[in-house]
Amino acid sequence: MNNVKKFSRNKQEKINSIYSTFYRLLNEVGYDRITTNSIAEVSKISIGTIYRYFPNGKTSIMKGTLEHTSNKIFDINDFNNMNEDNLVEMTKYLIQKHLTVHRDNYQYHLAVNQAIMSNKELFNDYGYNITELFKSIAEEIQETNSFFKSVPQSYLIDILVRIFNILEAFIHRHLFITPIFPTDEELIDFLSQVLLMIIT
Amino acid sequence: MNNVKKFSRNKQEKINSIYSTFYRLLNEVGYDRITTNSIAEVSKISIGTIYRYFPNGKTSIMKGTLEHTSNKIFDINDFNNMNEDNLVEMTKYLIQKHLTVHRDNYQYHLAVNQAIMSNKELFNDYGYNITELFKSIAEEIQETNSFFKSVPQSYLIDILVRIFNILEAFIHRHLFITPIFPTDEELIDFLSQVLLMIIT
Amino acid sequence: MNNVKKFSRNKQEKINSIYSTFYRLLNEVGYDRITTNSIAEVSKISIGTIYRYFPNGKTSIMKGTLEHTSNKIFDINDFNNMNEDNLVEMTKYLIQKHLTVHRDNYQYHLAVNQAIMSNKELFNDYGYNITELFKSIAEEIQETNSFFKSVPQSYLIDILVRIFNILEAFIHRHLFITPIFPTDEELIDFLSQVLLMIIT
Amino acid sequence: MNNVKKFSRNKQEKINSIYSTFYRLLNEVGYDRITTNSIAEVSKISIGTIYRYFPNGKTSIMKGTLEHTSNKIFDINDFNNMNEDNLVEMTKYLIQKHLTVHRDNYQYHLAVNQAIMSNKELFNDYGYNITELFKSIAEEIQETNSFFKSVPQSYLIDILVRIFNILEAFIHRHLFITPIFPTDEELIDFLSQVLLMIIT
DNA sequence: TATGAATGAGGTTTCATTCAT
DNA sequence: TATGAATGAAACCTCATTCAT
Repeated sequence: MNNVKKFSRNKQEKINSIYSTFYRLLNEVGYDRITTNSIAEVSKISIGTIYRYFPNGKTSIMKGTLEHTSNKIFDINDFNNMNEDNLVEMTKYLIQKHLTVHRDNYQYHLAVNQAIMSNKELFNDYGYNITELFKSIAEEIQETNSFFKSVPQSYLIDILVRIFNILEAFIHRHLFITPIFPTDEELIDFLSQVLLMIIT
Repeated sequence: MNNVKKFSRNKQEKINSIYSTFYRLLNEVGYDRITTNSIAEVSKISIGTIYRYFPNGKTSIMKGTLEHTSNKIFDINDFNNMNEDNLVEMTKYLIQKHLTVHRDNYQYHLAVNQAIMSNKELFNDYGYNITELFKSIAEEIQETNSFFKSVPQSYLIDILVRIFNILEAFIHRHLFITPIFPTDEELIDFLSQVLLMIIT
Repeated sequence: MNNVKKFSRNKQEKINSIYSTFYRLLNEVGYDRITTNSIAEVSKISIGTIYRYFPNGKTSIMKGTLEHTSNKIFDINDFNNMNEDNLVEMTKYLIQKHLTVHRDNYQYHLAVNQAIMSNKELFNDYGYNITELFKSIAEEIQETNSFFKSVPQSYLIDILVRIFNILEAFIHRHLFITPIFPTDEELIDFLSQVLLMIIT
Repeated sequence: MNNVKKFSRNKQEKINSIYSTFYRLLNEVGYDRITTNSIAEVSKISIGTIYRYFPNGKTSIMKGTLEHTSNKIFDINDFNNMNEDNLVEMTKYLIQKHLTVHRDNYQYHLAVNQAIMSNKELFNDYGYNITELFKSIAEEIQETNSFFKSVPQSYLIDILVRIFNILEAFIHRHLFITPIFPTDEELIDFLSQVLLMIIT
């Protein structure tokens, strides 16, 4: 009766376990030092199983991780209360949150960049994944927040994607390469101006 | 003519040859696929010698390369003719040039980012190197162009560094991660607005 | 209708399906690249089932295949019309057919050789299988063709086996190792002389 | 003074040691069960060194072995005393020797066949190597034995190659697949007739 | 000081086989 | 009986680094 379910559950459990081990190792040792063997060892899942679900090892897991976790970055709730009057505050809030998320998952976000930069397949997928993500966000916020209803959906998607990319561009360099501003406040002030330039 | 000098010259020749081979291989195969052995093979310098001058192999060479070649990116001449009236044009010109240089040396600039992101030592040096570079640039352009004389040097340095970082942030994401604007024109227009925001 | 029969039929169907998948894969990818898992995948029969019927996996299947398909090589009809007057023509016809069959099933015949050469058990069985095959052929053609009635059966079997072995020896080297003659005609001419030498 | 020589000697020693270990393992465990690691282990040479000299591991070593040892099979001296009067005896002697050599190095000759049959590169090289070998043999025996002077060299080469191939074809099947004749005498008698058929 | 042969740890990946369901 | 998820030993190969010359 529950054979299928049990198989299915075990399978999904394994996959989830691989993902969470990978994520954990990302933050512990960084992308470069993760090996397929170490994932197997830490997750207590055999190498064979890992390769069954992720035929290209580390790269496949990273790829799956990108698809799985990209939607954690932006939150639909962030857009629900947005309107003309609180645009600046909300923008600053978004930037601040972005910054915090990146700091809290420093190694993960660093790894995403490293992986994309050294792997063509991931590079090609990345842009597509982002667009898909903001498509669904755009659809939803147009339904729930009248503020976004006035603009065409395709335009809204473009704007969201661009905002996301600009935030990432700045914050990645600021955190991963070299600080661009001495304080968070200055960075946020500056970025909010840039984003408002985009929006209006 | 005497032995010391001779050896000394050979030494510098070897080091330069290692650098240029490394740079060449960067653009040919990318950072990841460069091996210490391949540098030896291509440069016709033995592995032993490479390790003598660069005790940490590839990483040391990358570090040296960063110090050596960072001054190729910005050109003092670009600032010589700058004045209040041509600020917008000059800014756009600078951005366009930045974009071209990155495209022409795609693998090199990609590698710089990869290396900094995966190596703490390089990461720590990088910010310092940039500041040093723009210190010397600031000094020189304040001497040769009256347009820059009115501002305090430390402020000028800060501005230059910030401009550089913003350009790099955008262009790196645009080229190495995912395109932010559909055309160069749009990117340049946008970036010039951002930079003018900084300057004024 | 009763369970036993049903299962039994399913069993035989499964076994046949395994054989035909194996044969198909032999010609598609060659013996070396066949894996037990790939047979399962292509035949849609689970690995567990394959191991139930073929406890040593690939080797067992190859062994079974040798017993099953060896009788496809020689055809009783080929001997039915043979007589003293058409001996040369019939011999040449046989050689030509042998050559064609090997070319059409190149990978299969190659695999048979590879398997026998690397597996003692198959090696030991092979000679026995051939003798058994030609025993039954000898019996039948002595009944249906008076041309073969004059010789003792055991002698006829020996001759047939020898002819078969000589054909295989030549054609295998010619096809699998290195060409012995530049054209098929020369090979056939030569081989027909050799075979007639045996017969008479 | 002897730096070069010493390096060269060590290098050659390593290569020879790899070859002899490979040859030894061929006869001990057979081609299939040889692994690059086992060669390293037995020869006490590191895997790295093996891959330095044989970039494709096992295949490269087999390839080198084929080129190195193919000239051990036929001996120029065998042809020196050959003339019209002793043709039959000499032919039988050659066959007998061939048989003995194959029996004495059973696993090696088996492995050669296995390797050629499972590797396209070796397959392609093999024919060429044989022709080259008999080119040099033909040249030499035409100089030293007047019996061979009357025929054109290209024809002589063809005949020698063909004789070699026919011998190999028979003897390989006889030894590696299934016996074609019950006794050596019968095999030799038969083969000598076949070869004389070729020669005359 | 310069060479480059040699090393071997450590990474990736495959596949025969087992076993829980 | 049938399934196919899971295993892990064992193969492959690379490359940073050492060290004898």
